[in-house]
Amino acid sequence: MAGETRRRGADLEEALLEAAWQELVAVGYARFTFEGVAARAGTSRPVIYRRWPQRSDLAVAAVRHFSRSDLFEWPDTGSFRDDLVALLREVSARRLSLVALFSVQMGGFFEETGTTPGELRDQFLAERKRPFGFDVIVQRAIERGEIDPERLTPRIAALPGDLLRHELLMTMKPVSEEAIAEIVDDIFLPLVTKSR
Amino acid sequence: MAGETRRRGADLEEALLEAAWQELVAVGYARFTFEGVAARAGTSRPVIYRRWPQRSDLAVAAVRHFSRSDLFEWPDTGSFRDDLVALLREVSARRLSLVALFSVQMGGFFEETGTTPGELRDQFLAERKRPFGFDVIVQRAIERGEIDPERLTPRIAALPGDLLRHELLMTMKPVSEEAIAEIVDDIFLPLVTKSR
DNA sequence: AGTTCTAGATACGTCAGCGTATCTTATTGA
DNA sequence: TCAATAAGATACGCTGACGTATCTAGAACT
Repeated sequence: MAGETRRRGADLEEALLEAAWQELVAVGYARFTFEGVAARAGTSRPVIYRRWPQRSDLAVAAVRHFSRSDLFEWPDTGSFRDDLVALLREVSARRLSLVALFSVQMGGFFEETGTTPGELRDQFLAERKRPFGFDVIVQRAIERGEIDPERLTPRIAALPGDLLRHELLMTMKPVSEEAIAEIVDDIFLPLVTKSR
Repeated sequence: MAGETRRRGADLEEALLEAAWQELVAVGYARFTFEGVAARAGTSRPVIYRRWPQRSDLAVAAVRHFSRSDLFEWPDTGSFRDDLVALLREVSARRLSLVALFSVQMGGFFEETGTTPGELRDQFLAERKRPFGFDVIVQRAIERGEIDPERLTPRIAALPGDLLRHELLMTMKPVSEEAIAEIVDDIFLPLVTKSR
């Protein structure tokens, strides 16, 4: 911090959480260290220990931080199918976040520290139910009469997100346009559209 | 090994791989160490180094070992639906294997060592296409006229396994009977049965 | 200006895990 | 029986990361 103004309070904490998140995305939870986060944040370890005495505490806080800040515009193409494809494409582009999130989940599972699961699990599962913006484009499609709301059970509603997430986790690569089209056209839409 | 007969050659290697696999299941790849495996196998580290100089080599070999040995009888209930439910139930019961497998995949992703992916990915993806025995019960169902083979695209065929796997990875818990029934009855069967 | 708080830097000690070297000894094959 | 091989045991040194203590100095408040 030679020559730089020292950060304090909320500003510092925000910078620490952002650095922690970026470290998670870069190295995963397995290799997530106080050293690494401190270096990334341009601070010293005791500064971090003061706030988060355990590594898992810091990781969980970083996830929460990410959740609060990861917002984006959802699509509005005029067609449910195209909205959904665009949405899935967007989620796919953010796969690094999913992988990082998931690495924390796995860390919690194997560590059995009981410090990670609980609310992280809840947060994870909440995010899993719907990709961001899904409810909005579903509502539009219902109003346009494109899909049958009676067919939209929780599990079917979760289907596009689930399949995309699965694909991302299995391949660790962006999901191809072809795969997205299959998920939407061959599986999801046949189950929820009225034309059947 | 005080008082025990020393293992040699293939016997020793088998025991090492079994210990390595069990260590993977117990602690995941993140905490997978030569020390841990050596202790579990009742041997010393140099014995392991001689065969697998890198930790990732040992993990990959353990996965291969597991794949060769993890076989089970597949169900034959007389009905495709019930066969499939039983199969998914079986896979769910073996979720620890999936989690261990996946922890190696994630390790490979973040380490970018280039030593893990390649064939491990291929093996992982191959297993992901079909749970064991899926082809057999599908063939029976086709012969019984229960499903329409024309509808069985690769992605739809992969659907039950994908959704089950996703569920397992998201919750880290056995998949409930209710969830299995939803996957089969509400999603998969409507897509592949002739009655629609 | 003086005081308080704490950010940032650094040092120290500990430990787990690795990699390597060395030695003893059991097993197998000639 | 002897020789070769390598399993098993142990010791040593190194590194990364952690946890803690201490100190300096910047920022905010009075």
